Amino acid sequence: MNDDVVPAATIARIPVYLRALEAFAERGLATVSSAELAEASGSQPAQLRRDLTYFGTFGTRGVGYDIALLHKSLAKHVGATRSWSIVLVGAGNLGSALARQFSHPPFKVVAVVDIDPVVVGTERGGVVVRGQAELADAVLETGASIGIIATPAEAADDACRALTDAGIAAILNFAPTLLHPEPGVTVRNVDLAQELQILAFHESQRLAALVEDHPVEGEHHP
Amino acid sequence: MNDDVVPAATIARIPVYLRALEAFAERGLATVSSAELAEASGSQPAQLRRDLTYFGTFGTRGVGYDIALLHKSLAKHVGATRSWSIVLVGAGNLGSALARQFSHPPFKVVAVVDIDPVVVGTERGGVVVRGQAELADAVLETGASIGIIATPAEAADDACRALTDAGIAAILNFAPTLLHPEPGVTVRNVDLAQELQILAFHESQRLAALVEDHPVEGEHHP
DNA sequence: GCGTGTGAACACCTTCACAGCA
DNA sequence: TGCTGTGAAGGTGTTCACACGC
Repeated sequence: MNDDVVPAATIARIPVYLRALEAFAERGLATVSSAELAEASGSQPAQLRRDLTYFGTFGTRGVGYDIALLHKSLAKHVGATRSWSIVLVGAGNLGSALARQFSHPPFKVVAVVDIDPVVVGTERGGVVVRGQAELADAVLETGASIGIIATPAEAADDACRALTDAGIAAILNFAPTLLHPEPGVTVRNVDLAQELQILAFHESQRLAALVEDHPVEGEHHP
Repeated sequence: MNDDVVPAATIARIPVYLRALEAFAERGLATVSSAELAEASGSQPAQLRRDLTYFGTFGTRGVGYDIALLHKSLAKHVGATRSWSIVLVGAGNLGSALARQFSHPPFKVVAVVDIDPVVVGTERGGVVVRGQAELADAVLETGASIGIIATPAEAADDACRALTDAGIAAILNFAPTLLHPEPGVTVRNVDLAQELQILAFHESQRLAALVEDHPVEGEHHP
């Protein structure tokens, strides 16, 4: 039916383009070519141009893109023109850091909940931690629409259910476990152990290749 | 040349399989089918079987996989049998949380450095923070082979260079900026603002779809 | 002339579907 | 019979290369 579905890979790159556009704008420039913008985004010119076609046509042939216009258009298509309120579940090490560090526009952590009565009432990034039972109330009061799970793995699926019950349909999960979201709920997983494991794999490969280039005396690979 | 190159997408799933296998082992089971393991990993049976073929053949037709054997084999192929020491650059909110929370086997944060003299000498997850100038020394002394960048964006590319100079070739970057690694250095980016932006996109889409299903009185989309 | 927009080719990854083996 | 291992098919995302318009 819909042929104009934006590929997930494209969506993931838009925030990077937006950031690069902001950097160009700060330098006082008015236009960029796809080559320049791709360079600054770690992408390829053809890739960038293709990505943009999913949202419309923004450039001028022989010239490039109007930085301000392109930024505005992309931001609009991607939902970056409004601000987004976030509820955070889990006020441990990671949760606290997230609350303090990731409240930049257009995002704002407006509520933090935790099950541990000891941390309830303490403050994280300017927000007072509430009990987990008050999650639904907190969402209602603050109008949050994005949830972050920063609990231990065992508690994460409960947190996911609680967020869903509270009306949240977009969840960022930091717990290293498989969530079981209701249909219609978007979950993105950030799995640090997994990332480290991937790096470890590459490092293993690199070390193995080194050994092959400089084999131990007498050894030989036929 | 090499036809046995493991797809990046496969590598990213192996840590998840390993975790699922550990959960099965804890439940005292001896074998799993591809269907069960895929289910527990949020994958598909055919996907899982295909992934395994890149490393060898492990299963018994009509039966499934020996859990212990498969875990051991995968762990070996992926570099999870040895332990990995990590240097962390940046002892701010996020860096501190990472040092405290992500020192689980086979990974261990063995050194933390920061440019801020005020935090040098303080402790993070059992490790004393050192000055950034001592990075190379710290790497040498501890034998670290993975680096984590948890600095502000402006300082990230310098941190990348410093890590590379210190002999680190595998870097996990949390700073929202494009690094310029030397050839041969593997960088993985974890970009929280980007993740939130992607969620915001999906949430925008969902809200737009809701409006379309329950249009405002009198409105009509031809 | 220059850089965009895009059909077509390509590479990569996933899924199907079934032969083959315990 | 039951489940793996895998050719073949299908789908998705990327890159090429060039026509088009400023």
